[in-house]
Amino acid sequence: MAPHPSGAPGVQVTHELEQPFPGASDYEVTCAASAPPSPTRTPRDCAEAEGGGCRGAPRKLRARRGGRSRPKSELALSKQRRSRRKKANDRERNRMHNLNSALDALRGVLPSFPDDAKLTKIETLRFAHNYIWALTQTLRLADHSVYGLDPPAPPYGELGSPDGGSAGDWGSLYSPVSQAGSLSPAASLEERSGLRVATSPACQRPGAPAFADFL
DNA sequence: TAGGCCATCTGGTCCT
DNA sequence: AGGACCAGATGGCCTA
Repeated sequence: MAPHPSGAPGVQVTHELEQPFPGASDYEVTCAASAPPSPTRTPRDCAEAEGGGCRGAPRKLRARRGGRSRPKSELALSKQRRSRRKKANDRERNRMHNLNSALDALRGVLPSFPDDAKLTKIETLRFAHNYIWALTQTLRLADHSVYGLDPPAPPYGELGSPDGGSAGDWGSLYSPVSQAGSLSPAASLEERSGLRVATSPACQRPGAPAFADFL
């Protein structure tokens, strides 16, 4: 797919590439060090506390600060707004470029699909999800065969499928996600191209079915 | 032509 | 004040 590999017309790609991992820029580091990812963001409890804020900023102080600012003409305000918007757009564009670089890095470590188009974003994420799950199962099975004993019941969420299912043998190695049908990138690829998914050597072990067989 | 995917813009919200 | 993040809107490109 990839209608326009380098983006829409007029797009200047300014993000830094050629890094070991594109996500390792200062940008991401600072992001990781600061706020937790959005899912844990607090709901907008304070939305109604506009202006005064809910983090202890004294209203008096804010009012005083506000009063100190110099009144600006409509023209100057409009100019400033435009300038701010433009800068915000640049940042947003750069942010999305970084996100895409990280996605590309993720594509790079996933088994490749010869002759087929680049995975879409959603396919990449879903494939990575299933791939990690499958690798986990492989490790588990390897342990199983080496020690020849039943592994202890895994703690919740450790060895079961990412979606909560549990799998104990190859017969059950189909990720529930894959079984659901619509979420398997391999399946979608086969649908798209009729290709049988190629399997990376690193994904196989002697006597074990190829990942493609259960992805 | 419809639908999918994508890049970009934009305004809102939260955080520093 | 300004940056980061997010989600909705919009328009372009491509394919079936």
